[in-house]
Amino acid sequence: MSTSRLRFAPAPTGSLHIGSARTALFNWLYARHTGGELVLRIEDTNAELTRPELIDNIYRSLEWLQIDFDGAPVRQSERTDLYNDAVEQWLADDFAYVDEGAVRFRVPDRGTTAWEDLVRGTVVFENQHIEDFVVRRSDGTATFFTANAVDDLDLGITHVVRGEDMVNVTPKVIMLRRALGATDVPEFAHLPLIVNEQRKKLSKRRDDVALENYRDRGIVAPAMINYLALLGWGPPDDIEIRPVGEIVELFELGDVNPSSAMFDAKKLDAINGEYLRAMNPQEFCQALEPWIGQQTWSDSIDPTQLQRVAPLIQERTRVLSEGPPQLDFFFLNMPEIDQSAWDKVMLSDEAGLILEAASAVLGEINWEVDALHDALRSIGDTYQMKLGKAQAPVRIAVTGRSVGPPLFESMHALGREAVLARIGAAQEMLADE
RNA sequence: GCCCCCAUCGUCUAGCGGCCUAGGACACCGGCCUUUCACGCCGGCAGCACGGGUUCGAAUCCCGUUGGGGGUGCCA
Repeated sequence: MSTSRLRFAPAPTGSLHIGSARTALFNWLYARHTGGELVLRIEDTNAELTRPELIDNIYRSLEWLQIDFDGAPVRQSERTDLYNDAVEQWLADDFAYVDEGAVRFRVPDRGTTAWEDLVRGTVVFENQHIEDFVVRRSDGTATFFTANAVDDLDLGITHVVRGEDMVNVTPKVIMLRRALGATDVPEFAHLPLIVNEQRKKLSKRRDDVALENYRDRGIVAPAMINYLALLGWGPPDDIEIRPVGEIVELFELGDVNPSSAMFDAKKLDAINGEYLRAMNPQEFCQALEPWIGQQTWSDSIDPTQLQRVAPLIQERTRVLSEGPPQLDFFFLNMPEIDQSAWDKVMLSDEAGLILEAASAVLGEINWEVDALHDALRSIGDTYQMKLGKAQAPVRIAVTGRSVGPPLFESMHALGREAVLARIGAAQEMLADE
């Protein structure tokens, strides 16, 4: 039985592009789905692209996504002899000729070059529209076309899965491959482009295309994988959020949609939120740690306290970078007051009365969530306020904001002393106004 | 200009000739729940670009129009 062999072939031009990541993913999905192999091929035929740090970045990003490869990576910069041999062979067989020092492939004037694309169906190019293209530069180095055709043949690649922006190179590499004596052609699958709101190809200049930026914002890898899989492909049963193993099982190149797909950061965030919520509390806390560690108040963190309060924000967090601002008041000596929230809530007549009542009763009660709940409710009752309104001044005093994790749980975690101190401070601020 | 590709709700998609008065998800808008926000639940808005065919029957097949995109380097 012939098994599939695919390759992901990025040019190391910086951080991994979101579109490249999707290409890598689809290659990986199909390789794993078919029980075949996936090789990583670094397309560094251009001297500037051989810098190690650029390549490291690709490795790191792919590792983060948990896209794994079979065998060692192939570096095109190390295979120049192969390309030279091919060029010499084309020259010898009169498939190519020297032009101002460069070598060009002789494209026939007549006939067509076509292939059956797994995503797009039949694609046909008339040879007369294809120019004689350079296969070896005048400096002696092989071009992309040469390296591409030689390596796909030499590495026994059975399926070429790449972006639609590569469609026009396909007839060229097919001609090159045939000129090398190959009678077969790999399967081609040209994936739809990922586009921005203006329906233009995601570009490094205008758009947020670096995979690492998403990681740094607090997108977790499984969510990224899941979202990327949904760009150009959809499960037949309409269940979008599912483990990558199931996606591997369901994935088929033939099911890939040929039309371009807009990158929707909101949907990515929504999916990420689902993944965050699905974590157990320890996992969530652990995922949060790198973001917490960057805060100015990270030195004053008590790990036990963090473990206790992190679950309070778990279902309120879509991306991990949203975590720290929701938790800072637990670890600061005094909360940072949101001025507009303060003005909205504290300028009413009742606010001072509620704080006064709270500071009195909170010194007496059992320090339990239920008791805190009851205390605030009865304070509200005496002023004929619903709990939602009655808790607002206390929330501002204790957390500095009008929104946040559940108040009574937060107060409980904070402790009586800190809570009373904050209420006291708020009363003083009110008095000063 | 030339070449290639694409066309289902705002967005991502399901649909591969009858199951479609087109399903799901995100977003948006209501409501419920409720200590804020969120989560959750319920409901709503909204789409087969247009015109011709083919067929008993078309979102699904064919042709054209329109619109959009990609490519046109001795970059990859």
